[in-house]
Amino acid sequence: MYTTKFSVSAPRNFSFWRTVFSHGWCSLPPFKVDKERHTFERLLELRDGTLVHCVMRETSTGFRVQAQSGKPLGDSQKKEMRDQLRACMRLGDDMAPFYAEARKQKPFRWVPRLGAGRMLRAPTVFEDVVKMICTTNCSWALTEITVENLTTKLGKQFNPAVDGAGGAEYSFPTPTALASATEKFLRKEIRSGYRSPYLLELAENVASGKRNLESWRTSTLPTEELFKEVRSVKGMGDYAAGNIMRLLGRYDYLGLDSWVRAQYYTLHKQGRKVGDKTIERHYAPHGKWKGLFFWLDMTKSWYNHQFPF
DNA sequence: GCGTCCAGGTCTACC
DNA sequence: GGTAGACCTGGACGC
Repeated sequence: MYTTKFSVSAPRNFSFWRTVFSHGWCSLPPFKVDKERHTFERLLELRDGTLVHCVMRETSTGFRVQAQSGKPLGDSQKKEMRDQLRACMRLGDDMAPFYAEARKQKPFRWVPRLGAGRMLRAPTVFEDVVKMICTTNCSWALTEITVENLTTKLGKQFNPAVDGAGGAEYSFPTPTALASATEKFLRKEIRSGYRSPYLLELAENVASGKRNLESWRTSTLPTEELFKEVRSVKGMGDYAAGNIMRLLGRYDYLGLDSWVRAQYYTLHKQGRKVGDKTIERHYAPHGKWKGLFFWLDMTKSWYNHQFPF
């Protein structure tokens, strides 16, 4: 096993742990938080298929990475590994305009002060979309089971030395790997139920080049058109597409689900139910940032106690 | 241990 | 454009 160590510097307004805990993604493999060691881990798969297990630790200027691989890494592989981690942690996102808006509004002045607002994402849009479909119409516990099954049964195993003796890590399946599964396998082994044909169709379209999800992160399409494209993936309704938009850096949609609706009723209506249009109206003044203001408003309590551990 | 009911978004058919 | 019903699973609950 070969070890590579390097540091990643981040903008001054970056908060390592607030990015990691920005939403549920950090607890879905191949991401992993080790609360005892205070590390954030991720098994990356590089374009050439090389697996690299990265352990990240917060530093005063960003984070430090200790990466393990089966073979020594070349310069281009090291660059790709760094680029993937930067993409996950949203280091390329310019948060200054959003923070300037947040500073103008008293209820949101805590956001720039704490460095909140960067939302963790996967190295690929494909992984984000597959995981998002796995969150639809089910409990979080089932999402965790489904994603765990996807990695252990269709991903690649890292650390062959232990070979099933515990401690092995698995990568997230590539589009080709997922496309090679049958619907029956997905239903029975992955437990993805009626979502199985949606996942298969998506994987087949990406693997064949019919759909290029990765272009969404750099797309110049107007937000409304990009949303329509995201929404055109079978299994992606308003909730799922709205949340994917946030991971693409577009914050015009709220991505409402039952949990955030309940949060809104509690925080703003004394528990009284209201329609989605009322919620939309509440955040409309925030313009193109409304989806991010909304999410931070709903999750503010996460930041109230000592953070992160 | 077994059966029943419910919650959770999206799709499709229908009005 | 709006709505009802089906889709599938895990968990809660009653027996």
